[in-house]
Amino acid sequence: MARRPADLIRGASDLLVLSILADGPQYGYAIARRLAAGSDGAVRLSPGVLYPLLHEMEKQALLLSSWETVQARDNPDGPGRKRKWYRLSAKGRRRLAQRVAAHRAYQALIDSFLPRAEGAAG
Amino acid sequence: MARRPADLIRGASDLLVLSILADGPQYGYAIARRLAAGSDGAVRLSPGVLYPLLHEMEKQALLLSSWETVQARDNPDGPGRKRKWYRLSAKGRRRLAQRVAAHRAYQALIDSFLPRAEGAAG
DNA sequence: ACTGATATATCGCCATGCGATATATTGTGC
DNA sequence: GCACAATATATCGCATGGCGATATATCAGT
Repeated sequence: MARRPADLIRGASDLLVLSILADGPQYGYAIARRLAAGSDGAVRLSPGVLYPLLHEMEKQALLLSSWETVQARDNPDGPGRKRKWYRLSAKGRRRLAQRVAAHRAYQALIDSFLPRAEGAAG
Repeated sequence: MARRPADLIRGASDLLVLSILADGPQYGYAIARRLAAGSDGAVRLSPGVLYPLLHEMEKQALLLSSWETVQARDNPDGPGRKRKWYRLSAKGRRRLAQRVAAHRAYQALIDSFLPRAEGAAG
């Protein structure tokens, strides 16, 4: 049980990542930032969750990746910061559609068991 | 990841049990039966999930219980079959309301990240 | 009698979410 | 210039807990 706040994302993390990437390529840190920003901080994919997930999805060929090196503004000769960009593969796009459908079906199923809002008093 | 069919119930098992019991008292086996029947077999709370869950909820005073002994039709002197009936406590009813609200909020949150159905082709 | 459904219960594996931690670079406030 | 926060990626290990397996006992149908 437990049902801690952080539990919110349970089982939907891959769906969220796929959805973000459906908007266009992103790198890991930016994905996490977008989820946090778009949910007022409620959805937080910690590094320990996000990166293994991205690796696994890439391994499954749902995602394709490429590295970018971003040079420092005031030190163009420095090594630069590395970003790993991910984008959806065709397979990933298909998987997203499947996962969305499964998610909706699951929601409808759970919903069918929930009590009809009874009365106004709470 | 994995995302097996059985994973469907993940994290919603308590919500489902509370919801079933909102309809009136039920015993464990009947709860499982109702969930399976009401979902065309998709939602299956196995004994290993259901009973520990019921125990935990009772321990948390969300549920109240009482035993019933059902006599055999053709052997009224036999020991009879034992049923443990559960019903929602006031606290359980409050918890249900909270969990439903949390569930809806969670759904809306996830939904806000899902891609808008783009085009007709699949 | 035998098989399958009814009914409750516990145990232990293992999958995995997630905190903790590590490393390196860039941006910012003083 | 220096300290600190933010950016950026990555791995490890434990603790939680879902769930299959298993046990026990009774009742119903053939």
